[in-house]
Amino acid sequence: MKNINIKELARELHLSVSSVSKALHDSYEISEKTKKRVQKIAAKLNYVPNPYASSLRGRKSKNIAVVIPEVADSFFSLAINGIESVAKEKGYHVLICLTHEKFENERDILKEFQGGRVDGVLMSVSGETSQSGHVRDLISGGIPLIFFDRVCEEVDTAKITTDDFESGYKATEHLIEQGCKKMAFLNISKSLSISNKRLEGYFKALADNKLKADKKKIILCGNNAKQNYALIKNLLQQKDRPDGVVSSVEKLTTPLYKACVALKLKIPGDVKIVCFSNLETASILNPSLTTITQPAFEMGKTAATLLFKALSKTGFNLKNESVVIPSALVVRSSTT
Amino acid sequence: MKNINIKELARELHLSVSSVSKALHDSYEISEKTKKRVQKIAAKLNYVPNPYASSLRGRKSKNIAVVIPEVADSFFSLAINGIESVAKEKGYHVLICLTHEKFENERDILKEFQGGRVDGVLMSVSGETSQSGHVRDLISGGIPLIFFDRVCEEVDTAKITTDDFESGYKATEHLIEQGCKKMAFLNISKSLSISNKRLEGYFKALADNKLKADKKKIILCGNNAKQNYALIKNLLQQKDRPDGVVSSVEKLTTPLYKACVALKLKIPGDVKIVCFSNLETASILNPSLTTITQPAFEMGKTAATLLFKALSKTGFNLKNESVVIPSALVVRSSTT
DNA sequence: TTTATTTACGAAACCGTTTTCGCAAATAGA
DNA sequence: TCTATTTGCGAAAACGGTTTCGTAAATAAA
Repeated sequence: MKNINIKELARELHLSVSSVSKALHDSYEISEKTKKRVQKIAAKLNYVPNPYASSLRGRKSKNIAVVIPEVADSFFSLAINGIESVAKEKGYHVLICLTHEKFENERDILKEFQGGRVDGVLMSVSGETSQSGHVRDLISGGIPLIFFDRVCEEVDTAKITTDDFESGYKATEHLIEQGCKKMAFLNISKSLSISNKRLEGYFKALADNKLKADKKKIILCGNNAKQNYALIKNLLQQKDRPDGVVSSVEKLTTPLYKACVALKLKIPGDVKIVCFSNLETASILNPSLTTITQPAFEMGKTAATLLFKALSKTGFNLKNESVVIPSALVVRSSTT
Repeated sequence: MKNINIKELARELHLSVSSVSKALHDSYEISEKTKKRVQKIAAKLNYVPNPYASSLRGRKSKNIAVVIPEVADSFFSLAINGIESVAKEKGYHVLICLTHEKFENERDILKEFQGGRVDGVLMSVSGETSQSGHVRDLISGGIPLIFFDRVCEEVDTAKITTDDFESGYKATEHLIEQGCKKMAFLNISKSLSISNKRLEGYFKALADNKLKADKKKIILCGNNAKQNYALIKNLLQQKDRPDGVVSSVEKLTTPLYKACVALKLKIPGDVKIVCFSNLETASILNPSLTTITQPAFEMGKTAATLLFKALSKTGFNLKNESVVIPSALVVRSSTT
């Protein structure tokens, strides 16, 4: 099954290269009879056009990029599914680029895109990202970029987010309703908009319920699993131990539960827990986990749909197209 | 930040296009002084080469593909991390293509690759795949393909697998050691090599322990979550109810646990459970889950490393390079 | 019948690189 | 000083498509 190119195909058909190309693109300039003949032989000889030649000439790649911190995370893998479902329908390919939460990686990836590798970008910024020059450079170079979930506030483009402030509020309020007085908040970034908004929601819920915030109960975790575990364990060993924990990210669920087990703290008896999480296993954890569940698939789908709108309509202004899709508080046994 | 091409860059430098290209590739034909000058101005003007032009001219894409059924699965997302870690080091991009367990998608994806989109492929076949013509066509077209985890036995190329037969055996033997007599096996494909091997291991363990196999306890699940749940529930309602279950795939864990809860069956009292799974949350499930944990990251890394070997050494024969990396039985509360 | 238009196709330019080859100028060797 | 070699660079071809434009033949209009 050798690979054939359009020139060889044309020779086989006793046609010019241009006619073959036009026939394969169903051009009106080619007779129906010839089209049929071309399609038949092309299929028979297993002709597959070289995408790089097409991209080069057409100045578009039929690729979009998804730039995310991690793929081993329920939210992102579900979002990818949402994005892919749209891309497939449009005949586009999805290039998944991982930053591993490093700003440097993110910058390098976007920089590469300036060469034209992709026609558009969907991105959730890394935990380290606090500037946005790299994003603006890309956009001003003519490549549309849409944020989903983790955004750069200051970049003027469409942002598909969920109601982080409200969710942080709801999660905290729920703990308060369940009798908690001293709640901790697990964070992963000082700069991330979602972190800050969730934290603001947490503070607001405290204030609205006349509870004092305690700096020592705001824990900044990172990318090192061991360190995170130690930080959480430390938190739970404070003499003024928290009676409730809001985890603002999924990946802290396991260390949090493990720390409780290690310290023989009962959930929800000693500590009540609510996590921002899309884990399918939330309902079968020990105990089942109360979550803020984000509309991951839908956010991906919405972001992708918008991006394709921007790609098809020249002059489409992404600046006024932000969407907020609400998350849901799913109450389970870790808080009741 | 407009995008500049090499021609404009050359004009800016008062050099020819070819000299600029050579300078940027550190060619010996260009003086050190000129190289420095070119690099400086290239950086200043934000020149990023067009990858499609390079790929076209160089007849290689610097892309590899990962073809997998799903991304929302711990095994695959960890394997992607392994693959990506190698690819990044080699300066390659990873195109992730999802088959959603459909043979048709898989065929279409591989077909496209014949156009030269990628230089090599790492693949885990779909649950529907029972033929391999599409794979052979690609390989005979000169694109190296390596299987990982889910392989086509009959295709003569490298296969990075884990010890599925032994793992199936170990899982079943473990249940027997824990006192089970009537164990069920949850399957997802009739054709998948991993499924068959795991099932064979299960049968062998039964036979070695003089236990009779029961066809009604081999359940074939599919892609529909609702149906899977119904099938499992049904299994657990048989009058000759199983006292142990081996799930050959991760995604059946949640429905299995839920079915037990719904039917008020105690794990491990009434039913002992062991799952093939890489779930991080296995240890905090209710009860914690005994797993066969696969070396997902390592398998991805090994597969990718081998692929790059094949890409760099022409004539490198992948046929004799298969690797088997053992999985581990991790005993937890669902069986003890 | 003559002219205008449509139909069906081919030649060639073009997309942005890389690479081969050729050739002056500079340097080295005799 | 004269020839041989090296150095540093430019022109042009090539990669494999798509698209513009030109044109002969067929058909339609007058």
